[in-house]
Amino acid sequence: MATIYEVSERAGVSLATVSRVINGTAKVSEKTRQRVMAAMKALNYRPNSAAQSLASNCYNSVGMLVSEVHGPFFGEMMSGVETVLRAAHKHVIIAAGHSDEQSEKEAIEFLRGRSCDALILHADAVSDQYLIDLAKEDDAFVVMNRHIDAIADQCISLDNRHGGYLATKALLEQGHRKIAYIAGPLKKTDAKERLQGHKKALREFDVAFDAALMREGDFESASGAQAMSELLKAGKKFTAVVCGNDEMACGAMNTARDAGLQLPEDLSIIGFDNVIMSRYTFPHLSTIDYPIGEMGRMAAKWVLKNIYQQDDIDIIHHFEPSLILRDSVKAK
Amino acid sequence: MATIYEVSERAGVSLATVSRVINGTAKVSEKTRQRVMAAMKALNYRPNSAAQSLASNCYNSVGMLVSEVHGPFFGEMMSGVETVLRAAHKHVIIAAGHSDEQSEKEAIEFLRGRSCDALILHADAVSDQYLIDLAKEDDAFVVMNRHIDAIADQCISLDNRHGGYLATKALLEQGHRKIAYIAGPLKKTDAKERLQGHKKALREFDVAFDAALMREGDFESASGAQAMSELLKAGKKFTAVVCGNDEMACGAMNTARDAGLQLPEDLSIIGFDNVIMSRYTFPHLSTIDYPIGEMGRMAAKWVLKNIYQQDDIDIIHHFEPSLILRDSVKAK
DNA sequence: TTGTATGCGTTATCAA
DNA sequence: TTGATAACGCATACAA
Repeated sequence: MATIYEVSERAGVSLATVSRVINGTAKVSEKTRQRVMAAMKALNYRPNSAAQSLASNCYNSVGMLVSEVHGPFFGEMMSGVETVLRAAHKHVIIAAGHSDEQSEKEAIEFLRGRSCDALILHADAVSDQYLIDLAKEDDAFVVMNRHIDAIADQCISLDNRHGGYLATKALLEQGHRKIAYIAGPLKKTDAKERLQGHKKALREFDVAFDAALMREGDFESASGAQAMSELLKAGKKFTAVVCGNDEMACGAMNTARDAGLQLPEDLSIIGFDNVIMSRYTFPHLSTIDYPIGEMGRMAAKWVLKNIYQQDDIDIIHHFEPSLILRDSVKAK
Repeated sequence: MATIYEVSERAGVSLATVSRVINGTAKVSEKTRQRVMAAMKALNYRPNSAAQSLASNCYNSVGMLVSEVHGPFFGEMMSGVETVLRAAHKHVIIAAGHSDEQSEKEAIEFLRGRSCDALILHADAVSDQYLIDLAKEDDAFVVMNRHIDAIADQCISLDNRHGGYLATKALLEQGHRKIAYIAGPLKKTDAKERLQGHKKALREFDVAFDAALMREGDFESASGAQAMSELLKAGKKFTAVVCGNDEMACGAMNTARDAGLQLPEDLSIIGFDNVIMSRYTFPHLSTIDYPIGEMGRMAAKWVLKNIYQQDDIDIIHHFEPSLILRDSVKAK
């Protein structure tokens, strides 16, 4: 592999000049610029990124932690991040935390070890304090789907509580009173907040929360199916069910139908996230829109602005959920 | 940030010795090893990865090209790759090619520019020749979902043609004769091969391929919905439809039902890929299993074996599709 | 506008 | 088992 030194020799200039044309850091006469370009092309020269990083202390790469690499939610988020960052010629390194505290910490250390210039973290198992402490050591990171007061500038979040509220309220407004709830894993902040919103809506309509009508899943389809199966078996009547996310809602719908229920006649259902699939279920799933793709793009912009000094960027830290009413909810 | 030099000073040894305990490349007495470890801990030392890479010419990172970062198929693939590679302490850098030739080439160059040690490529727009030429320059890459004879050792593929054959055969065996086909984008090899398999099955059952019953989509749900809509509007009768992948099948089912058809009574449908969602559609989608997660893990192992010299690994280059019969197919 | 010289933090080759 | 010392390939302050 050709080095910058060989290029300089062939072009008959110093290696500093070659570096200048590569980086455009200083004026170079058009004539020598051409000569250098020609030499680079002739030698099929590519800068050695390790040497660049070492000399400049800039890695041009950003680490991204997600709970899981698969799944529609994280797919949209990663896609948003990748799009913005690659347009800016920054590399995106991915790691999964699997919603386990130890695993998340390891993943974060793994990413930091690679000397990423910045981190985009969708961490749902580590404590607020851990992230606050991390920020004291090195604050080159942005947190997704989570608001932490002490590092509010580094957070891009959505009001999950309000989303949960909207979902249940939609059901209540359609006359439902016996409403089951299939929660996400309650060790996760967002799942907890969505449940809080659910309870708030119930209170507003003077409906008592019934723990017997609640089950906890893990945000994946299978757990939604399992939860619905349990709910049905328990025999306690309910006319609607709120799910912690769309994937569990799909699983739940599936089980309900296999059990012979007509949807939405016998049971109304609402999800959360508005993942692409929710448009194609039967019946079409009502849900809460979570603009995760846009938030991923925003996180990438945060990095561009705060780490790579692209000042002409406005950052939105807070996004709002909104109700998407489709066919899976029917008036009681 | 502390350097190896500061560590060596504090531990009272040379920097070479520190490097040895970091990498375990040579014998170091237990006593000095302890001293060095203590010094590293005290200084909160982390090796500078750029310096390591520069000196060792090893980056510990692997580039991964996918068509899109979102989507269930690529999610499973990326997840498989990430799992294996991170366990081996290798970083994975993602890039999307968007199934566009120019864009894919750019993405590959982008990844190469980062001096990844190896590349895992799901490229569906560049030509075979491009990849063959690339291999001549630098063969540290493995190709997914594509078999190219000239670089067969670098390919991990699935017999898409056979998969397409199995799908249509399943329908034919159930007595269907008027079978529509919603293809993936035919510029992609896999979409083309699946269609070939479809035609082969038709021939075997002496059924003529009817171009009027075919539409081309782009592998995303919306295009399946659109294609079904066109097919229905065209008015030509068909009792079953084969879809190029599960996502388009979901879109197609959706449209068919919205048009008043009973599934699977009025129309049988089969997809391809066996993505998670296919288990949760209504009716449950029959499909062709594509073990993409396993293939992603295998690609990662290929890299471990061929690039990082982990010799005790067996590589499987060829995977077989298999029929998954669920409820969306009914005998005619 | 261009060149010189130094440093970036490691690994690896020799000696000792 | 340990220590000097020379790469590794580039960016950049300083000179010219």
